[in-house]
Amino acid sequence: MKSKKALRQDAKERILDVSEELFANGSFASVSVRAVTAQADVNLSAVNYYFGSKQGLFQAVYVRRATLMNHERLHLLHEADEKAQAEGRDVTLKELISAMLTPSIFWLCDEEKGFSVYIRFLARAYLEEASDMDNVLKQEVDVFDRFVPFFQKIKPGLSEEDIYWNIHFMMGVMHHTINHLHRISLLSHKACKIGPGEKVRDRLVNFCCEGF
Amino acid sequence: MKSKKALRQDAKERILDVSEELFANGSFASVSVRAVTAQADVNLSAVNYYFGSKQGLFQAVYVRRATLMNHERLHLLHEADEKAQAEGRDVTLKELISAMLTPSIFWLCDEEKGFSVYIRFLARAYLEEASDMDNVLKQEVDVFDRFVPFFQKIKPGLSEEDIYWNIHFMMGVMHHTINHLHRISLLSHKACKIGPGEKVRDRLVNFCCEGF
DNA sequence: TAGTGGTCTAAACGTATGTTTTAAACGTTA
DNA sequence: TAACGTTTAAAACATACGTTTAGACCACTA
Repeated sequence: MKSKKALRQDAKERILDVSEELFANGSFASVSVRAVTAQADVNLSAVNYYFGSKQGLFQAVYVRRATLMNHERLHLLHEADEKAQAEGRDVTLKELISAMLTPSIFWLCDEEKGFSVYIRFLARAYLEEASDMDNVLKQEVDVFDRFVPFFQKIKPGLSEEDIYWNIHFMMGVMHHTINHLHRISLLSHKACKIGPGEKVRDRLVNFCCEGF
Repeated sequence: MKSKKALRQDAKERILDVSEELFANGSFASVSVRAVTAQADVNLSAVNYYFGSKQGLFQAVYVRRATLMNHERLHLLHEADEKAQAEGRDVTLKELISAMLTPSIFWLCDEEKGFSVYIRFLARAYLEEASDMDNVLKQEVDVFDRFVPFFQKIKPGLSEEDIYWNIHFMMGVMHHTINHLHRISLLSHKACKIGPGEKVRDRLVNFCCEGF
């Protein structure tokens, strides 16, 4: 019985894992429920049973990790803030940007498979009007709002508008990097290797720091 | 007969216009041939008649403007180079980046509708494995290769790898900006207006210049 | 004028889709 | 054991899809 229950739980998680991966590689419409259920080795109707609909599944995939990621961002921000206060200085720009980007980039290059797939899923989900992504963005907006005062303190020359534009640009660099990481080797005629997450993160953070 | 022929031409162009717009707003799979033909006010089989298949239509939408855009980039590069030589100086970083980004950004914010739609189409097309986009990228790669020597001359401290990474990042900022331009007002609680193309372009170019 | 080739239309085809339905299997509780 | 709610399974449903087909239309030529 325990094993059976474990299997059931597994089934639901397995559906989420599989569809996360499929939705990361293809658009919402191009991924069929049948492909998901077949690859997850569950019955066709399992998706409707657990998630109500294909849409429900899509949103469940999002919800499973979104909050976690935004919490991680705020946690890193808090950490940097405390450290800075202890040392009697302001938070640096690099610390701020790093706090915003690190969760995504690390998850992306992380060996732990699920997270990296989720990041790709997320970048694609932004393009799917089907997924009611305005609500999704709302959560992110709240997180970014917490960052804005710090940016303003460090960069008093910038208006609020400037800061939002820069945040917007940063997100752009990140999402593109995530979605097209494999393209860098094609673009550079294989001169660029992808390498470990820290390296990519550092490049990205540097680029954004200077851009800001 | 002339009027008929003109109408036919119109039909084909109309299909391209409509599908460009629909593909810009939704994924390949989510846009149906029926939606295209209905909106273009042509018969259902017109797509297969003119373009062979839905895929053929997609690629035709791409081809119609891609070459033009890359030519425009090279033209701007050439122009900047000549001007710099005439003044006995090197091409500036801003000129280089501006040459890479201006066609897209201007088209994006251009009043002339078709081009701006195409840019959104393009950004989305990068995500469609269905569209054989590696060949698409190849053309862009060739163009970027022409830029690399200029970057190296201005920034001798950077390795070839660094430059390719920076180009990659730049493309990221641009594509994201294009695809999610409307989000900036949501992100900033309506503090940011989108404004004219030049403004957006200047912000973008500045961000990229510093990032480089 | 009869015929010819290119263009366009209406209808149909076969298939793949998301979802619903029906019932069987299972674990839990009384 | 018997009854019950939950989960799995198979089948069917209705629809939407991309594509094909057969023929109508029409300007033009012989």
